Amino acid sequence: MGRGRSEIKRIENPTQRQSTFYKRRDGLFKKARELSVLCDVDLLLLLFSTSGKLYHYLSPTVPSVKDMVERYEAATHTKAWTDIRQERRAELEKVEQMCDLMEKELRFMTVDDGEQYTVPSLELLEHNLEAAVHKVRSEKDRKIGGEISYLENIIRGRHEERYGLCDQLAHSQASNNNGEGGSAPPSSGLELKLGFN
Amino acid sequence: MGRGRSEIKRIENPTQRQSTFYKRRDGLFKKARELSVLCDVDLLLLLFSTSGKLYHYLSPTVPSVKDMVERYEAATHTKAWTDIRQERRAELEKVEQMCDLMEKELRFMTVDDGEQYTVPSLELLEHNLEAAVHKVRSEKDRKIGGEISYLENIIRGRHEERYGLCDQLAHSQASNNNGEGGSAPPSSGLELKLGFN
DNA sequence: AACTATTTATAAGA
DNA sequence: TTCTTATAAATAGTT
Repeated sequence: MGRGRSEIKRIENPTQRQSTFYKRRDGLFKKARELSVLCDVDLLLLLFSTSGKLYHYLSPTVPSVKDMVERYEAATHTKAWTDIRQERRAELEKVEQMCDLMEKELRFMTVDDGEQYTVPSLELLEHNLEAAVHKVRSEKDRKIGGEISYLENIIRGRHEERYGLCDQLAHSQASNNNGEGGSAPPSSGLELKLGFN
Repeated sequence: MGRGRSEIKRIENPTQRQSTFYKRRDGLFKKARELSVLCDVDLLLLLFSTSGKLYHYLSPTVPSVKDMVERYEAATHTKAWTDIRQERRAELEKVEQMCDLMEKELRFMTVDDGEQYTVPSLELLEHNLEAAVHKVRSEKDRKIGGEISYLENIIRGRHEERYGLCDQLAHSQASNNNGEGGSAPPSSGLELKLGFN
């Protein structure tokens, strides 16, 4: 329609393209509207011009664009959307269940006043807590033991340093006194210690 | 176009409606295609016939229907979709954080071997556990105490029943012995008990 | 935006 | 559905 022309390819002249866009856009929307009314059809027409402007038409029988798209998803079993939503919900439920469980366990361990315990469960709890106390005590002892031996090591090291120095001192004094180059026999810390007491 | 006619309203004759649907549907899709090519436009056309059959056209420049719809959501700030997705993610993260926290606390309470404790934290843990043991013990005692008094009540009740019967028995024996109708003074369980000892 | 020569779409009929 | 054809509608090029 129109004078001449018929080839369908991108119009390079921007002015002409814009003009054609207005005319054909209006025509397309008019036809979409007509089809949806005449033939009782659910229809969505969504378009963005080159400049990014949005135009859309939705037949009056359809409540929302989202609704239309969901029907499309369902029809093309491109369910990704719904699937992901369901997966998320399942995940959330699982995590919530775990949370509830842990919370309960935690309340049990911390002897929440709100909880109602039976005597046997109290006895079990008492037993567990005593075991825990025991475990904690031995761990503490082990740790403290470790720290003590660490400190002992340090102290021993310092002593040896000190005795080493005393040894050197004794040596040099001996050298000064008799001018001999003979080496003194190696002496233990204990001997030196006794020597200096 | 066509011979006569021009009114745009639902075609009631189903045969005619169907025929018109075919023709106009093809025309609409053709025009949509032409517009998208001629004017370099991103376009989505989605329609369901009365019978529920899906037809759609998406301009070749657009990767997917979803993509198009997301652009629509963004443009119309009908963000509900993205919003909900974000809210879900935030919710999930919060729950996961809580889980981590509770898990840690639980591991601490149960004295997990994998955990590394410092001596002060072990002392705190020891203290907490001892407090918990104490709490459990008193709760157990309270419960047991309650059960004991419950049982005592039952026992007392049984005694009273028994003594009541004894009382009646004594009474009827007395009546049989002296034939008097005078009422006996009310007696306590203790007196009766002593009397029968 | 408006005009108009033409092309295109399509209603009715087959 | 599909084709044909008369005719209504859309629109390219122009102003």
